[in-house]
Amino acid sequence: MYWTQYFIPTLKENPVGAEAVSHQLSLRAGLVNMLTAGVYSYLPLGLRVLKRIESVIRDEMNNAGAHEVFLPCLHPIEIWEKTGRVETMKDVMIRFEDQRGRKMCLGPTHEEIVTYVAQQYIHSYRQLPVNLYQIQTKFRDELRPRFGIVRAAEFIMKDAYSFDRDEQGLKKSYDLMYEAYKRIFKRCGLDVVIVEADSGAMGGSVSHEFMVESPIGEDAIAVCPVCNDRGGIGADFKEGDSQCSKCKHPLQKRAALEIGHVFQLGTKYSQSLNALFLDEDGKQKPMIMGCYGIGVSRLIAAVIECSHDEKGIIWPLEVAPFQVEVLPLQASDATVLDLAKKFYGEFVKHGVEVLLDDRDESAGRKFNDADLIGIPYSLIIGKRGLAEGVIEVKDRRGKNSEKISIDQAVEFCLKALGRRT
RNA sequence: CGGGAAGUAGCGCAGCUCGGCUAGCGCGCAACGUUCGGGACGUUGAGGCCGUGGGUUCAAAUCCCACCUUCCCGACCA
Repeated sequence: MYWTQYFIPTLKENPVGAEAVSHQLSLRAGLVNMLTAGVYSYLPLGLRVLKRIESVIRDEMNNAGAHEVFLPCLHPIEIWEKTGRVETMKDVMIRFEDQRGRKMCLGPTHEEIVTYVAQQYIHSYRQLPVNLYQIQTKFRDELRPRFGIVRAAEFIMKDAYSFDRDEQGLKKSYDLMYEAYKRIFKRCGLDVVIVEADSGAMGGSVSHEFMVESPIGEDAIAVCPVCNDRGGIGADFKEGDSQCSKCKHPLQKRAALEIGHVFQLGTKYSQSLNALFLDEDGKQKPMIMGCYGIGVSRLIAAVIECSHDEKGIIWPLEVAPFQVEVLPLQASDATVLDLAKKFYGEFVKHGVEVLLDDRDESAGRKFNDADLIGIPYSLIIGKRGLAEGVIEVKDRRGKNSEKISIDQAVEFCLKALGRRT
């Protein structure tokens, strides 16, 4: 992609009202645009990141045996009445009537809908287990949306639902998701803390939250300042009182952001929606369910929270909008620009996602924008280097760049990309 | 929903206390010229119902009232 033909509206100054680092950077790097509180448009660069994260999630979900579906966000209220959640979730539901006066809502979550699907088609233990997932927009009438896309009223979630014939099956499905989640977050460059949690309004018994440490987190975890062991916090947690289980030092409380949550639901939904199957013993039983959510759009913010410096975002390679940025410092100089285009072509040929900043702007501005949008590798091409027969390769994570002879540059980058993938 | 802060050009702000505005500044934007390795410089120019509605006044960005919106803290929250 050539920058001049693309749409990357970077901002030099912090927009007023953006306090969280991820909020500031996602606005400044031109990832998202706010329509109203808690409602955001995804601009090309932000959408690219979203798609990269989605593809990591799809990859791991598919590998774990889950099947992708796409459920509606327009729900008739009746189905919510059947599970009783019109009441328990009434504050977050965005409700309205259609032209025929039918009561509807925009789906805040999808247990009811997916259970309806299962009820329609699954009738025998022979069809179990099944795990269905989707990546979909959720709507929640948040009283107080916060920190940009961290807590939005309209946001994107991956939600998976497992159906099993018995508790053992559920545990197996649950473990499968649990392990998949660990891999997903690792591939997104995140260091997650997994915490046993309340299942709250979801119902069910066992539940785990996946969290990352972040000052904007709305939850808390306990961290040992000495051995860095980390874990969940009970309601009675008192900083300093509690001891690290490993090294016995007092634990500290740190803010953490929830990015994933898995639940063993049991039969709450299958029972109320009649999702029954005939078991081997000839008896009709409700399916045993689990549900597994990841805040996909929130993940973008979480990654930025965990990976940035004073100049901008530092994308982990796997979720970066582009892998390499080619940076001709003097776009008005034909030799420089031609070489940059040649490199660009080479990367495209090798299937590397590459951005060419072909703008005729000052070097300083291009450097700053490159740091801001945080592409993992930059290929810096300037007159000065060309005089010595070299270009520079810069790793966004580091401060310095490495001089590489022109004919070895592409290979050098490919190697770097390979090493980090 | 309680408490606090803020709304003036695309973005960031000043002006408001003490009414006199034909509303400024920086960035960005357009044109031309000079520049060209960490947000260059000059000249010219475009761009505002000063959040909305009402009131006070000869006169309102400025004073008063109401409302709307956004942000922060709290409550809430798969």
